Amino acid sequence: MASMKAATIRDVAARAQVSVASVSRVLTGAGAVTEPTRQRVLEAVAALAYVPHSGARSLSTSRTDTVGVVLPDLFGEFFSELIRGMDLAARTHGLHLIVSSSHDDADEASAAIRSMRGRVDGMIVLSPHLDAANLAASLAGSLPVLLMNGGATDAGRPSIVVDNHGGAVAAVEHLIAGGARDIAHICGPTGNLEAEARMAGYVQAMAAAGLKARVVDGDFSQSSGHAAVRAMLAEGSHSDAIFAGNDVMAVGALLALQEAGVRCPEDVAVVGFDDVPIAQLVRPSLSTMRINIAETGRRALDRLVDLIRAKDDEALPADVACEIVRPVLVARDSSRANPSINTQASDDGRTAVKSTISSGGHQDV
Amino acid sequence: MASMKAATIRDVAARAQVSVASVSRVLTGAGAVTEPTRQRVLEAVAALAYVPHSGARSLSTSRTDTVGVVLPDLFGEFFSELIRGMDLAARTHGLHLIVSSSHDDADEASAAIRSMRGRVDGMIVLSPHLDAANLAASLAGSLPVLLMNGGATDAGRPSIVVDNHGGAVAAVEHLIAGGARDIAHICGPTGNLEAEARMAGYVQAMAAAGLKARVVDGDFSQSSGHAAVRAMLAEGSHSDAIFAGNDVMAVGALLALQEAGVRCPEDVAVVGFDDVPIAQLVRPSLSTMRINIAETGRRALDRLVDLIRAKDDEALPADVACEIVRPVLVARDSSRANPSINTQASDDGRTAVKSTISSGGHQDV
DNA sequence: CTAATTTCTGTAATCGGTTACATGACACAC
DNA sequence: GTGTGTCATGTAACCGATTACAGAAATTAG
Repeated sequence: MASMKAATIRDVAARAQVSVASVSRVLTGAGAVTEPTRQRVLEAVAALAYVPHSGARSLSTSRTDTVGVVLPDLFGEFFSELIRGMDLAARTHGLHLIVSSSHDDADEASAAIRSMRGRVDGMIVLSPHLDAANLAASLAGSLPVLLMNGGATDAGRPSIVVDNHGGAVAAVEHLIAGGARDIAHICGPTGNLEAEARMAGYVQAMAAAGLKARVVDGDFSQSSGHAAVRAMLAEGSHSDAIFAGNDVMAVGALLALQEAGVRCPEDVAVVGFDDVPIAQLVRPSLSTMRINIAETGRRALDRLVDLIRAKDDEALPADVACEIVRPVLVARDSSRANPSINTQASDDGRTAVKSTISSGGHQDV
Repeated sequence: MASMKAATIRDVAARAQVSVASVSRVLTGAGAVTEPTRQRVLEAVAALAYVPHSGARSLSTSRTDTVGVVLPDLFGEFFSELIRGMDLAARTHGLHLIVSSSHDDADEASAAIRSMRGRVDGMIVLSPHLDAANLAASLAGSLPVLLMNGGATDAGRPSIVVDNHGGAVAAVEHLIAGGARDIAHICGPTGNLEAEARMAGYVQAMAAAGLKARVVDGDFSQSSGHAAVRAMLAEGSHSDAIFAGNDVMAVGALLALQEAGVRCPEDVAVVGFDDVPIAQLVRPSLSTMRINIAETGRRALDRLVDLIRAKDDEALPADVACEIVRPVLVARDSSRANPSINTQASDDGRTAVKSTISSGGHQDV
């Protein structure tokens, strides 16, 4: 019982008194088999607890039924929602998901990509750090890859990007519509493409409205948002609104305002980006730009599957488009002109507005 | 350029003017090779962009260098931290991680386990729903498996469990030490082993203190925590403290108290469980029981690697112990006798108390 | 210079599936 | 009975790595 070798397809064939070809036909569903044969095979499979050797199968079919996902160091909720969406889609396609996470620089991400090559049929790469050149070098020539490197539109490569630029514009326009004129921006870390796109959107929207832009440094952490507001107040800020590069910094900003006795939204309105779960739990609840993350992940995997099929079939339709996910404004109390006195707490947010996904064209960054 | 077949080890051998054996020796690092040979091989590998076929390798070595993780439908931060820890550990061992998430019932989890068998060297299974019988049926006989099915101590199988029972006891004792006497518990969904262990701990601690237990139904969602408190207040509760089965419900409870004008912690103290990031952002900041999730994930993977080694070496030390992770109390304002007027907002929590991991013995559920 | 080692290299078997092709069985029509 | 077509099945050749073993080359000893 201890060291019984695992059963092979030949063992199954022997027990079922058929050839290996018949066993394979039953198991893969390809090719005709009579009912009695099928039964005998299934009985033998069950009796021997036979599991096909995936390596052997992959060797003869030259497919792995596995896709890889390379991720940077992401905030909790974003990460889990994304994987959830991808995993669900993968399951419906009968695929497995290899994940490699927490790559906080380009070299690590490259290494992860290289070590995945050869064991996956395709890859999804999220990498705010990796530029096109670096990436191309790491990628296997013919391996289908879907990029989600928010910000840099790498022409010619299939990708899905969040419209950070457009989202930032919408956030600023929302603040302006609410009466704000002196709007400051707490930006994300330099070098992060998403952060830069959001800042660019802010700058453009301010310029378009004829307003003066003011950018305060941040790094996407809560404490940096807190510090940014403290610094602003210390130097006698007259801002009547703040657009933070992400929700986490926005929450830090809210707390700093609260500590300083500045009312939100009456004195200073605040808008974040991402719609993390905390956004609806803080008081005042935080206005933000929402992305339907799970849906985006699902969509990414579906597109990758299409790319893999396109490669297999040698038929041409390799969809090389850069698809754009547009964030939607979720207006809550932190930017409301007349905040409701008492917000209900049962806003679980699961059923709210979905982010739209539109296809074609390139991002207007 | 379009449909160039991927290079094989024979192509490399031909180009480098050596045998496949030498190429293999260079690439695997096993066996002696002269420097000139090594150089020629490496040059050929680079020139052909050769990547070893993992299936073929797995076929001859009968190892996949991959481990699987089966997960239920988890809350965001927990999920991502756990994967982060496991992924980091996997990388140091040169292993890849296949994840399958969002299994919200036993059948789905079983299916996931079966579909993973044969493509991994070992598995980590988190499954609050799967009982021992179901699990054993789904598991390959000789595949190393590490369980993290919080609550059910499946004797004889290597596992890591969170001491939910002990954590609940500690939480209640903390509330009692703060002066509370009428402590209510908002429990998690029935059938969830973790929820049940926490409730059992609450009941035992109350009994030990000679206090009367009161349990209100919840389901781990924020709105259920909110509803529970509203129900309590509606029927004229006299509770001076609430122990919630998790942080998310505790936050719902906090908001409900706030809406009703009940002060926390002055009138009612609140303690949660998990220490999700929100816990330190709500006001009052939430006292809770913390588990170092990433560390636990890392530890789980390390133990799995040991199990795989033990199986390979045929040497005996198969570590079958049930390791226990003890949550640590994080006392914040929601349960402080004299809450500080102004809490600093820069408590990022990354550097706080680590949860202890102690080994051996069984959980005293 | 020959013999004994040691070190490197190559040949070919092997891992466990899939599948093209050949074979055999059977039915039906004439 | 023979011919023809269909359908189920088996045989054996792959897929691309690793590695036991044998043989060649280089080193050292005597």
